[in-house]
Amino acid sequence: MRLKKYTDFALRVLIYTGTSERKVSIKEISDTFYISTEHIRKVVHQLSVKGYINTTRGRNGGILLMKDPDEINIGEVIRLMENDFYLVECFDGEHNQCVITPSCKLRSVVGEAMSAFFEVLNQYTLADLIVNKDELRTLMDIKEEQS
Amino acid sequence: MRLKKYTDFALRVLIYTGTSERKVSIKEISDTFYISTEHIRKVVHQLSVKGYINTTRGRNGGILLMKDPDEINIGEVIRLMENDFYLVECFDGEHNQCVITPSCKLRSVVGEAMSAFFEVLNQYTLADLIVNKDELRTLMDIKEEQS
DNA sequence: TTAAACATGTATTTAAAATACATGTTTTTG
DNA sequence: CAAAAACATGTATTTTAAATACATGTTTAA
Repeated sequence: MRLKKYTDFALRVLIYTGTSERKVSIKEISDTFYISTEHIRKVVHQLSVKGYINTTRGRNGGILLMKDPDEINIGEVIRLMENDFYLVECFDGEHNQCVITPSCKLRSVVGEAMSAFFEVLNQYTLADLIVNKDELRTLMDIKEEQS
Repeated sequence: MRLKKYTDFALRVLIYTGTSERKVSIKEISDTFYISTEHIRKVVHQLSVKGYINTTRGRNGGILLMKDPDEINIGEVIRLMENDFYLVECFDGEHNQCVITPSCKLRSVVGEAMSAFFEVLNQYTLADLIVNKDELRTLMDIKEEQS
C-alpha cells in the first residue's frame, strides 16, 4: 500500500510554493528534493491544470500559488493526483471478475476504511502543513531574494 | 493506492475456507477465482505460517481454518500480507531523503489517515465477512461432499 | 536575439508484483 | 510398494505501472 511519488511530489510542490513569498521554479524544487526535474515538471503541470498553481513561462517565469493555502484541501489533492483506488479487484468494475462480488461483505468493509482514510485527509489544508513556515524555509533553503 | 492482489487473495482464501465445512484445496480456490494456482499456493503457505490455517499434504490433504472466524481480524490479516506501508517517502526511514522531514506536518497527517484506515478494518473479523455463508457457498460453488 | 523559464509527446528504465517452472516432500490408497 | 494427489519451496520469467530521460517546442524578458 503506497501512494505514488507523483502524489508525494505534488504535496511537496505545494508546500514549497506555499512557503515561499516569491515565484519559484521547477529547477529549484527538483534540486531541493533531489528529484527528477522532468517528473516534477509533470506534477507542476497537472497542479496548474487543476488550478492550484499558476505557471508563467519565459524569463522571470515560475510558479505561484493560485489559492489561499487554507483553500487547498489535502484529501482533494491526493484524490486528484492518485488516480487509482482499486484496493481490491471488485473496486475496478470494468475488470472485476471476482465471483463473490454480489454478496461480498469485504467490499464495503474496505470501502469504509478508505472513506475513513480520506475523512482524515479532508480535515487538513495546505495551511496546516505550512504553519511552521520559518522552519520549512530554512530546511528547504529558500531565499526570498532570488540570486 | 492499491493493495496487492496477494492481500486480496489471502482474504478470499480465508473466506473460501471459512465458508466450507470441509477441507479445501488450492486447486479448488484457484479454479473458483480464476487465479494462478502458484500464486495462491504462496498465499496459503503464508497464511499457514501465520497460524490462520492448517495445511496437510498428501492424498486427502488440504486446508482447514485454524481459528474461529471471529478470532481472525481483518486489519491484522491485511497488515500481515501487505508488507509495505510507505505511503510517503519519509515513512521509509532507511531510504528517506526528504529534506523537510524534521519539520514536516504532512507526515503525521498521512499517518493519522492510515491509522483511521486500519481502525475501521480492525473492527471486522472473518465472521463478519461470512455471515451470509449460504449465498457465498452458492456463488463459489462449494459442494460439501467432495466429488 | 538570446537565455531562462515552462509545455508536451515519446521512449526508456526500473522496481515490484504476478506468474510460471521445476523439483521435492508427504500421505493415502489400491 | 507404487502411484496419485496433495502441499512446499526455490528460482526464473513476465507483466505492469511508475519513474525517469530525451527531444523538441513555446513563451517572455532583458
